[in-house]
Amino acid sequence: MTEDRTPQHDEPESRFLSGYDPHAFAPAAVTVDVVALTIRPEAGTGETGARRTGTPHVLLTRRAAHPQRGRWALPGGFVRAEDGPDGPADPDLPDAALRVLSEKTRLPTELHLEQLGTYGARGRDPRMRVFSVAHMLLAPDLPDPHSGRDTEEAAWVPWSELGHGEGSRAGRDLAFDHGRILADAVERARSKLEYTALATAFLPSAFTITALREVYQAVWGRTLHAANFHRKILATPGFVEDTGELAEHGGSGGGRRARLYRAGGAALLHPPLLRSTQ
Amino acid sequence: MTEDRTPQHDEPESRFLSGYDPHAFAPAAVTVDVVALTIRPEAGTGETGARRTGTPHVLLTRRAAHPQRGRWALPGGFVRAEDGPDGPADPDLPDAALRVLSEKTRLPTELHLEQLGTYGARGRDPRMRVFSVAHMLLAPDLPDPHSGRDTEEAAWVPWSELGHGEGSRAGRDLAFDHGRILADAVERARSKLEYTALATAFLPSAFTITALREVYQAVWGRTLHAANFHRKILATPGFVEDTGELAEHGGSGGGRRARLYRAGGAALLHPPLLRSTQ
DNA sequence: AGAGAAAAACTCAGGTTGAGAATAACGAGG
DNA sequence: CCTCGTTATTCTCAACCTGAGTTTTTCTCT
Repeated sequence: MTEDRTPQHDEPESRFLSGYDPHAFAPAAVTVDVVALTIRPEAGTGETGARRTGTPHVLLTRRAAHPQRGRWALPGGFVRAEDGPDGPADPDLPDAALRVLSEKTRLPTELHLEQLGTYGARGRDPRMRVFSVAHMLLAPDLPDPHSGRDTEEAAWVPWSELGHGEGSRAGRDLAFDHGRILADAVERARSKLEYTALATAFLPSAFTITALREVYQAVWGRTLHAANFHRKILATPGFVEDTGELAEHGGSGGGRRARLYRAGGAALLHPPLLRSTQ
Repeated sequence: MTEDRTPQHDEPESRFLSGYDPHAFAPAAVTVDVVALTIRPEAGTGETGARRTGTPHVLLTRRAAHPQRGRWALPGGFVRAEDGPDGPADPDLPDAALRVLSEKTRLPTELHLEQLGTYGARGRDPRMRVFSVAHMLLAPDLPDPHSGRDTEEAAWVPWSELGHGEGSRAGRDLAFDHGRILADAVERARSKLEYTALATAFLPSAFTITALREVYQAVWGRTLHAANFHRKILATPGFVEDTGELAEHGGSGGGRRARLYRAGGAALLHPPLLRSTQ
């Protein structure tokens, strides 16, 4: 299509490519790491009867192999650049992220996966230069994970047990620079809830406004005024659309049955739903 | 620090590392590409006298080597994973981005550099699997570029000559998937102007409110109400701070001299400065 | 039927926004 | 010096949005 722009030099591109040796470059590895976030009832809090509103959890694995054996880490693995003995190449980075995650837990049909960023500082992995493409995955209440190859243990860990970001509340410290990656993911999720309809990714296909508010409350870690939230959601075009149905049952204590909504078409919220500054 | 967590297995980590062969992995290359954005007077528009408000430009280079020889592309290059004959290793990805860019143009002391994302679909480069970490750089009025190795030509190209994103306004089509990367960068810049104080990255250390408004207008491609913009900027805590000085001269036609401001400490704008929906 | 609970609707004061008008400060030309 | 065109800055006001609290509706349980 742009043949006319090619300069009239000697060597055609096809001949150049056949003489190319990919191994001439310094070795560098590309991995994917996945910050899988879901909202599930806090483990251990065995309240019976009372409403379980759920808290955000992240999927962590304990490394069974060197380096950093025994430490908690994000699920991840090497990207398959070409077809090889381990299996076919990953067509793109999201495919690689879903592949490494599917070794740890069963993936739902509806999920949100986005790239967070790439971490490639020298020395972050002692083996060699490793460039790690971090992803963030959001999904409704995922089941308990199973261990995989190279993994001793895998578990959903509540955010409250981690020292993510501000303050030096030590928490579990993660292998490599995974603590930083996790902190970046949490901040990204919190921020995207303001400007996008991302919160619905934590919920099943039909949900109530209250459930949506509880997602915001869980991720932001603060309570919201229920009536104002309700008004705002319904006033934001394309955020949710009415299914016409009602929720099954309001729990043990009775109460009006909530209307069920599904995610609307809008990806961006106009105007945004800001965390108030107070 | 987490010695107590290390499982009591046989092999110590140090011995594991000494037997590690980095070349055992399939070859994959990591490159950086830079979307360098600046605001400069539209070339060719030789209006004398009238105010030149400037339009956004991106730095493009024409490839002198295979593959895709002769096509326009973003400036970029391979990341130096380890020390080698070409020079020392890049300590981190931003260093690599600045290095490849400095081969094309003189870098200012004040600039904003952030990572956009990594593009790694199979087949995007015919030589081998290439993972390209794209960066976005914003800087005030950069000088004309100079050609470098592997580059036939380098130029600041106005956005108006490119078919970035919506519509099929063909424009110059770029090598590899650089058209998509550029479109992503433009959308990122537009969006970040709403929620962050990023617009000041396009301006010198002291600037007027009008100059700041012209940045918004240039990037968003729409005019803004000057009085309301002024009120909003001054009402947003930490966006700008008064220098106490006045601008030199209002141009040819006279007019009140504008007050000069510098960038304030705030990175995020609360509340944001939204593109209105009309 | 009545109490309690949860959802949804209503009220209202205060703040923010969009649009336009008014005022202030400047250069140029009579 | 005085006036005009120009640009910056401030003012006004109606419409809208937001936070906080109250009321109404519709459930379950007793």
